[in-house]
Amino acid sequence: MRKPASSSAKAMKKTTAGTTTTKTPCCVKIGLKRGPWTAEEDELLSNYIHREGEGRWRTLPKRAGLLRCGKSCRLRWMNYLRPCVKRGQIAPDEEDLILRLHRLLGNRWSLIAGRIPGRTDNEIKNYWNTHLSKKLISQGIDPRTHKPLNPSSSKLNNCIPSCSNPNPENNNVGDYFQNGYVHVQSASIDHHHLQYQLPGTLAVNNGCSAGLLNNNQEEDYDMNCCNGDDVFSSFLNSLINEEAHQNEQMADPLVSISSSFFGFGTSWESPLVSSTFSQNDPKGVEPPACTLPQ
DNA sequence: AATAAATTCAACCGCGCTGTG
DNA sequence: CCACAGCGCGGTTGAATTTAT
Repeated sequence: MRKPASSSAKAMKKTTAGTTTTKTPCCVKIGLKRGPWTAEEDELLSNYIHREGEGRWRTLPKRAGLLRCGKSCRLRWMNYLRPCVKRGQIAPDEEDLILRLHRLLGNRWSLIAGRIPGRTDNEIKNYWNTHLSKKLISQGIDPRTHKPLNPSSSKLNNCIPSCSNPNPENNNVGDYFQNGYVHVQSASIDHHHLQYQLPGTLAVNNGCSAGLLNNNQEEDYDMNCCNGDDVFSSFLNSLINEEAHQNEQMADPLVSISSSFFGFGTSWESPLVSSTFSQNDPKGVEPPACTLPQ
């Protein structure tokens, strides 16, 4: 919890061009409440969003009768109040999925969260920082690179994730997969042949496992990262290549990483409308907002 | 029982991106 | 092309809680 403080936000910010722009009252926050939300505030926000829907966060607090900034409202809704937010312990299968997704995506918490129904980016980020990074370190694995901390030791050396980002310093999925397009709607792999099944399963229908497999398996992390990921890597490549072939006319090297190979068949995902993913436009792969009663 | 240290996680902050006029 | 508004993301903070001494 942050200490509720008087107005501290900057009234100005630098733009990408280096100029300054005057910030809106939303960010000035003069007289706005901070810190933990009360039940009354939660109710006000929930009721309003159920009535009017999400969005227009900047003006939402005023319309909803809240003395909060729009950012704060959005955060509270996204991380806590949304009906589809799953609370409670992260299950072992979810944990395994987070590990695998992190290995592929790095600290792209929103992307990772988008593939784990009911979990928020904040929750996953916290879980990673408080549990998983320590767990990996205790196993001799660098949580940033997913490679052994001591390269000269351990069988881990032979088990560097084959599908890990070849450049771990660059968590840029777009670069990582820049040679291919993956476009779900036109992918030749049938929706029914590729299912992402919670808990943590990405399976190909021919019986060949594809990386995000049986999360109930009790093998150590290093065991998980070998065979399964080779298959997974191959699968990804085939998907990408196939799709690249089909979409040669496309102009931008955009990919839909998570929606393409993690998002199939989840009840979480609505039909994938535009699966085009830009590294700078994660909206393309975000799961749909929770359905609210009209 | 009291206190200190460690851990957890909700919330905040700053930055960068996109859309619009 | 530029300025601005709005939004979303990742990193960080620090109060609350738990565990250790």
